Amino acid sequence: MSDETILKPSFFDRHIHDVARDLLGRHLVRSVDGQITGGRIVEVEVYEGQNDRASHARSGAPTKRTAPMFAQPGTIYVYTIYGMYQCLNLRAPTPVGPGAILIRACQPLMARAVMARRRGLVDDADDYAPKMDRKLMSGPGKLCQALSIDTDLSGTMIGEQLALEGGEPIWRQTPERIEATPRRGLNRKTCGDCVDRLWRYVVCDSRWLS
DNA sequence: CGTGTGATGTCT
DNA sequence: GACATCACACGG
Repeated sequence: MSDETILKPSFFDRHIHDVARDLLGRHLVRSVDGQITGGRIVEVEVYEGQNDRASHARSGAPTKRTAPMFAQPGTIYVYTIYGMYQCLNLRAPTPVGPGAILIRACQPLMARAVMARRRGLVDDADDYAPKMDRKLMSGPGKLCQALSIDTDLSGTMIGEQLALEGGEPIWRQTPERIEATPRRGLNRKTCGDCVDRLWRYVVCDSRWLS
């Protein structure tokens, strides 16, 4: 039985900035051994290719790590940052070819106690308390920890172990709440004028941002 | 509340 | 050496 609300890879087969905005409000759902966790996407960033000095694909050629940024739309790209955290990206096409959308923050929705335990906020899921919610998915590294997303997912296709399933996109509810801002964590010395591009999209009044 | 620092895989 | 990060320590 296929669920019509699960987005297919073809969802990603259009201009990357349209995809990025369309992701806001949708539900990111992770399934591990029957355990479902997930949340509502509230913050994303676009990374392109040769035209974007902040992008892992800036050289224009794939490496073993970055190959998913050059692959079929809907491919998952997970990389390790600072040696200890993972970041989740979803492949979408750009005018220069390679590109991906970094998922930066979600509103926790499903199995929050399980996510709190994965985040190391509690030893036992029974000790979960709602006040922990803001610490579960308010950043790209935190979100991957909460969802048990590791680099072994990189290169696989969206849809089974990790899916976009349900949730109402913000553009269909209150499009004025979509705000474009500069991307976070970049510096002008290495990225140049790229730091000024408004390629971070957020649900502007969300309390779940990074 | 803010600022500073240490942890450390992958690519240049 | 830089980095698309995070948690913790410390000072106000």
